[in-house]
Amino acid sequence: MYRIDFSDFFSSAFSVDCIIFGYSEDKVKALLIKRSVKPFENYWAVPGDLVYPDEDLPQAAERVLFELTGLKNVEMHQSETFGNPNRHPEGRVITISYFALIRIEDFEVKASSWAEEVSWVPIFEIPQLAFDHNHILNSTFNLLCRKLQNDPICFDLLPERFTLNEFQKLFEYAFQVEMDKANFRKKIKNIPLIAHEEKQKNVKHRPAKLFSFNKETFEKLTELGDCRFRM
Amino acid sequence: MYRIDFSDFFSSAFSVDCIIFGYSEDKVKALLIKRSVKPFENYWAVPGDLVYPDEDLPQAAERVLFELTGLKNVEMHQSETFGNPNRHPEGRVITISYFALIRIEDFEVKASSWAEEVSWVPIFEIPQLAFDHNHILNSTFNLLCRKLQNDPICFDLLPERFTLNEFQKLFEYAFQVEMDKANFRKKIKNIPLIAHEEKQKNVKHRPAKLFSFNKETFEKLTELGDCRFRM
DNA sequence: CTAATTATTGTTATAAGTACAATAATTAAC
DNA sequence: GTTAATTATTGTACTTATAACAATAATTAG
Repeated sequence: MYRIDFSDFFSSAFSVDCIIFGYSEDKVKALLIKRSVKPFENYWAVPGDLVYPDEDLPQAAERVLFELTGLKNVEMHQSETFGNPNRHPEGRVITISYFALIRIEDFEVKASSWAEEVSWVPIFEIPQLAFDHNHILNSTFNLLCRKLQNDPICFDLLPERFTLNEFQKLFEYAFQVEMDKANFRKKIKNIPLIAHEEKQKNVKHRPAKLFSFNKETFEKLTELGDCRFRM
Repeated sequence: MYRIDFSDFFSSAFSVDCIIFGYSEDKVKALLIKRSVKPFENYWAVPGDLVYPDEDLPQAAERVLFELTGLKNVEMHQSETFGNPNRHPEGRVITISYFALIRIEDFEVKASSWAEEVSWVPIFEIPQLAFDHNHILNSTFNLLCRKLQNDPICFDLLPERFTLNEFQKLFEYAFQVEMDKANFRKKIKNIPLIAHEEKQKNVKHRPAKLFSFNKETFEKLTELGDCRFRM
């Protein structure tokens, strides 16, 4: 076992990377930025940056996301930490990834600071990214899929009012499977939804009814053990 | 937005904390060490220490665990990262927690380095720990419980050969519920188990048959989509 | 041999999952 | 308007799973 001076330990940096997921046009997408700085200049990347030495991690994630994309008031969740000693060319930087699920249509995104462009890219069409960001993004998408199965977070991606078909297609895209419409409806019949009078517009066939998730009722039922989200 | 010199970012340290879970006497336990060094001298803590600046995280977790407890060849999984700026009195130290599930009876643990004692403590009887280790341990136990419901990791805690009752009691303890024996057996009937001729010994009643988990078959069935672990 | 104890299997009723068929409400073309 | 095309929604029959509880089986201790 080799010896090291105690102060030598305090020579590392860390960063946060923010994986923002959205859902539109029947596809799950991630928000990417184009880097205008070295290293990996002109590469697409997940929004992320170094954390100040006295800054808490969740605050850093919020700040960095806002500085690069203009997004704010987004609920972030911690994902994985990546610490390969060679992952950053400038020194030892470990990165903590955070993710969020948002309704794309409810937010404006706008490149700023050293982000030259921002773009929503479908999760199965991601190009080569800077650093180990492909690995980070894949790993976080896997986490998202696991969560989609066990928690009602799908409603953070869907519009506030959605058709049952949009609901179903989100799962079909995430898990790359096809599902039976009738059986999907039976499967979700215990999830409390509010049925609205309003109907889908601008479709050239029978319009579907719009629903929204009844979060309050869901949480009450969950506490009583009468409802559990499982897909 | 305040400015900061780039090199100022490289002034932090990080550590790994290893939460080792075991199961014996119908209780889920965590491996703790007693600190013989400052800060938090004489407090019980989760085994953990600083990571060398050029060391990879999984290797660091392995090394630290071995140095403090003598445990090795244990499969570790990353859990959460804790980065509150004030969590460590000596400076900014963020810690990445790892966890492992082991069969207590298959390993010897022995305090060494600055660990004065090691002990297996039932998860519902944890004393006040050093740093934010109570928080880290609770949070990781919650993660364990979530995983117990969705992955066949219970078999990493159970002895290689177990009775169906030991199997059931693990879940009863983790979730603090009581389950019906007959229904438990029906629930697990799709999990491939090997039934042995051997029976439980030294009990003063009808001895139970011993089973072991058929991992190979389980993985084949999982790939085909014919089996999914859900408790 | 008998009581005590726990293991294991069965029974019944209700709910959930699966594959597929039937019906309903729109728009677009005529 | 009438009708075909399209998708939404509901229904049917069969198989599995869940839940509460009852019955039977294999041990040990006396």
